[in-house]
Amino acid sequence: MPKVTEEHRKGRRREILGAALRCFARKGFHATSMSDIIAESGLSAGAIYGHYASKDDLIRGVAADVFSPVLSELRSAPALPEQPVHPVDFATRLLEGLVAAVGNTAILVQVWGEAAVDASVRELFDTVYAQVLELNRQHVSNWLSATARMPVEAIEEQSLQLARLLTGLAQGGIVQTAFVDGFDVRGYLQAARPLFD
Amino acid sequence: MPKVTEEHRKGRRREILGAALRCFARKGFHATSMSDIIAESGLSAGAIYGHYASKDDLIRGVAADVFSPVLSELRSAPALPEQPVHPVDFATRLLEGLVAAVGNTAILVQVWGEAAVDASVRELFDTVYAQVLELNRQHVSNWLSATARMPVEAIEEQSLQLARLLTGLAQGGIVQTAFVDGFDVRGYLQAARPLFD
DNA sequence: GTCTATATCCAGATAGAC
DNA sequence: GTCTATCTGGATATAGAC
Repeated sequence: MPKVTEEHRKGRRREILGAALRCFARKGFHATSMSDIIAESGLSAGAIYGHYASKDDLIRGVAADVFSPVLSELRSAPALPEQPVHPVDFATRLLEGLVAAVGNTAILVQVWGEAAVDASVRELFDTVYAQVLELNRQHVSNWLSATARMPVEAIEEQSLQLARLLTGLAQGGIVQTAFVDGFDVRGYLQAARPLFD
Repeated sequence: MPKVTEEHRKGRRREILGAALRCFARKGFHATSMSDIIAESGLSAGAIYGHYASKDDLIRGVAADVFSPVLSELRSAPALPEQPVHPVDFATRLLEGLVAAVGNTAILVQVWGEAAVDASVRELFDTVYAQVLELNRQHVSNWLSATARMPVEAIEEQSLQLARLLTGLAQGGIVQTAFVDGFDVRGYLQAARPLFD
């Protein structure tokens, strides 16, 4: 199989996934029909089913697609002990990057809802959550190590607690970005700065 | 119309709503069929449709039902300037009360997802959000007024920012309660205490 | 108000030509 | 790979007896 074909295939899949995402974002998973997605994509039923086996398959694809920007952000944000970044700045970068990448935060909230009932979406959530929490923990730990005079065990414990807080703050930021017009993520997070100083 | 009848009617509606809620919590809105709800309720199709006009009607009913504990909590938690409560303690009470009342936080996340695409559920969300934010703001403001030496305008501004933070923290707490086994809401929020001291 | 039985429709999914 | 045309099942919702 020639190279072009393979790339075309991937492109088609992205096209279809994009159409599905727009429909889901607009009407939600249960109110969106395959016909909606077919119409939105400008393709035909056959074309869709040639790439995705079912509606559930599309939902999972979209869910994965929505989570992937988070993971990319994470990968581009290693926690370096040598150059500690203020945890709030880190979280701001992560959250702003995510919002920019996903564009539509409403779909993110919907995917959370799906994660609550679908095992495979749940797995995606768990993976991302674990990584976010761990990276937050590392950043907090690095920061406290560099700036606070505390015994190592205290830092360990504090870091985990503060990482959970930071993670929750980010999640709440996503909810408010989705539902509050003109919500200012940056200002929102800045208010948490004193926690780490 | 005699009194008993009216009460019976209400009871039946609650029964049906309870069955619907259990189904939705288990399988989600789109994977739950009316047959599922009918079976879960132990009643018949006719009985259900005698009380709720459609599946969407049930979804909205469940959404309202899920939000109502939040509102009850709010009503039972007035913000008194004379006896300021530490904002974290207030938020803890609110969140623990909510978690206890709803029982199933997974359904809450799903309702958020629905709010992202259904106007009438969205309205419910907006109402609750506005009230939570305002009550948080009042509590923070009272607390800062009593404990911090700041000019009034600074308190006003700080209060709103911190209220948004507290609200986001609560939302993140709901997400983590829904998805993290054995998540300790109380400990989670306590870590935010320094923000107000 | 509730039941059983059933109508109706449209969803998701496929077949086969090109 | 994609299209058109179509199947099939199950979903929502109703009718009419009790």
